[in-house]
Amino acid sequence: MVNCSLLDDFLNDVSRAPPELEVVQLLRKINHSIQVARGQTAALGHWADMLVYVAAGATKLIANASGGREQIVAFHFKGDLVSVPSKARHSFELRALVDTQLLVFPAAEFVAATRHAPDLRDMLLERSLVALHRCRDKAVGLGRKSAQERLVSFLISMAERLGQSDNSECIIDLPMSRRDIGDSLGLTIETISRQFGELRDAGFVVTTGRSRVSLLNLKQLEVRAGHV
Amino acid sequence: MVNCSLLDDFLNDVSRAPPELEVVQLLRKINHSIQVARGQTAALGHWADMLVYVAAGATKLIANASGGREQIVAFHFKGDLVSVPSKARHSFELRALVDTQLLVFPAAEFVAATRHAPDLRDMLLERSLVALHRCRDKAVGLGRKSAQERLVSFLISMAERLGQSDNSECIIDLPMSRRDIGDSLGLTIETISRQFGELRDAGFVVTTGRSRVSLLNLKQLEVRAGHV
DNA sequence: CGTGCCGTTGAAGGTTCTCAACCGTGGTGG
DNA sequence: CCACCACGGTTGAGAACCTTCAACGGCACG
Repeated sequence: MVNCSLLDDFLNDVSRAPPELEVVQLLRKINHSIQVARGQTAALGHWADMLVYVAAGATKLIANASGGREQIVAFHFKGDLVSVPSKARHSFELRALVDTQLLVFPAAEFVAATRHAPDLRDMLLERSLVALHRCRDKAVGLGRKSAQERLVSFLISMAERLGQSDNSECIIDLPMSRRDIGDSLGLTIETISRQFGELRDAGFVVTTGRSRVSLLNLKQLEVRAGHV
Repeated sequence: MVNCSLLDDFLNDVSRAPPELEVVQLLRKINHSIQVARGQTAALGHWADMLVYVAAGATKLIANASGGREQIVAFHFKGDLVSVPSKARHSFELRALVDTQLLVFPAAEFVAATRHAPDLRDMLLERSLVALHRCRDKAVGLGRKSAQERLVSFLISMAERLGQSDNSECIIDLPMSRRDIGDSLGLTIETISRQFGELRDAGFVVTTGRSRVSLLNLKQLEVRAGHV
């Protein structure tokens, strides 16, 4: 059964020691996996908070404000765990950047099931805190930084998460469009494009095609990002 | 011993059933309480992530970007639990809005100590997720909302957390200055002041002295806040 | 080879910031 | 009791940065 092997993969990935059989059986009952095509919103249902594991692919977590404005709250890649709230000040949806495989748990039941599985609880807490810290960094950028600083911050962050570092140079294949970057940084696509242009002219990055970006001078970029 | 009673208060507040004696003794070893005067930064040390319980008073969590820019990431009031990272893209400090009593734990040791205290773990996880959801809402505001929407969002949020609802009217005594509000919303004090003016002229709020704000029309304010 | 989407570039406009002056309140000391 | 001072808040004018609107370019796909 496909479901089972996905759950096993999940447990293998997030937990050192495999949890007790009882816990695994509980998780087997409450999880379900879904395949989401590029650009589609994952049908998670809005009746409860969900915990979603990105088994393969990449996603964006979108918050909808009034007037059709969309703010991307976070990007997630293979191996990430996403907490998707159902009831909040803004409505959230999880959309796939590429064809994506998700493993979905109702959050409350996941927490209940892992009540006596300390390793899984540790993992969940740790990842929640990582998400919190990332979100705080994002808030700093959105609140206090210029367009260029935001873009550089974003690129450095993506480089850390999915870049291939070739000593001084770092190559990233961005799975998201300029619009996504703009929606994540609180800017328009035009501004993103112009800032890419300036960074190119200044010799800090090279862009190849639509998705490939090379960061040439990470040291100096850190400064341009306004990181302390 | 003052320390002990504070820890007891903390445990009483955050956990239904009191945890096992063994856990309490561990927590007693690793916690320490500090008094922070209005406007002062809590001396938490920067060697490790900290978990801070606000036993009395109110605080702001500040992120420092380059160039002396400060972004307030969150406000916390009596009974709140704050996660203060030591190593992050931006340096953080916790400053008291009024004279404040804090209970401080090194985060890693707190997590270790509560490994087999599910109630405390539940509490910690739940509060971390609340902080994450609040931070996401903040990110939406910072990224996609006008000055007025941000201020209204802020006021509604404060009303929920420390307002006294007198049926249709809601009175808030804000413990923070206009500068703090600005630093929280990614705006300047002047903009905050002007937006308060507009809300006053439009008949949505009444301001009394420096700190008191009355929200008159919560229904319509929700709309003005751009929530969903 | 056409079509459509995504990205780039340019010019005009708007919201917020910056700089500056002023006001009101609360606290202090004469 | 009042004058004074310091601080926080208010108000105004001009500038800056980003957005909006518009046209164009180019790569991928049918």
